[in-house]
Amino acid sequence: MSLHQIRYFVAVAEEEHVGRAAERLRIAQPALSRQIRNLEAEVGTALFERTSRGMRLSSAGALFLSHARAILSSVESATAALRKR
Amino acid sequence: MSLHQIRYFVAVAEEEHVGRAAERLRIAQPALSRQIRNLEAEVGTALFERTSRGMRLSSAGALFLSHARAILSSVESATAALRKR
DNA sequence: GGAGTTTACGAATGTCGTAACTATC
DNA sequence: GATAGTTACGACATTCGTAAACTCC
Repeated sequence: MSLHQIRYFVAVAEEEHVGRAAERLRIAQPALSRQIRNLEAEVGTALFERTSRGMRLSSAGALFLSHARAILSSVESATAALRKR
Repeated sequence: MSLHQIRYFVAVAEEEHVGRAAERLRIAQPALSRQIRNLEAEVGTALFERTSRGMRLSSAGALFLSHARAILSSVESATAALRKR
């Protein structure tokens, strides 16, 4: 699990759409799709339900989302602390 | 900045010695040394002072260490939350 | 000269993008 | 047939380990 994957996950969770999330992240759709799959494989749980119109968070995904945001926020505060000294 | 780098940083900070930290992390010394350098380059500050007997945290490094631990702890709690459901 | 860290360089791994495929409506 | 996600595959980048070099006692 990498910070990249966590950022990717949050983007997809927010957009509920791999295509739009990929556009926002400036990477290609398949790369993003793979990273999400890899993340799900690693945690051993589906984080999204695939619908015909996009991706919806599963209950595990919803649980993970709050943790993911906490992680990214910790990283933010770490870099901010170093920047501001 | 990656989670790997953060874990590497914490190990070196705790051991105050790249060689021992590398052994603990099961990677080679040079790989670890490079990652620490890369991390320092990315944050734009020296996190360690190089002494003749090893590495000692700089003041920026000490500041970063607490943040680094917080990040890793967030990751731990995220994976634990998924594992326990 | 010994202990420790860093640089050089080739090998292995991972990630990306384009193109093609699958599925659902 | 249009929209959305996934798989295949070759290219690019990153990371690793071994070996050699540098530095400070």
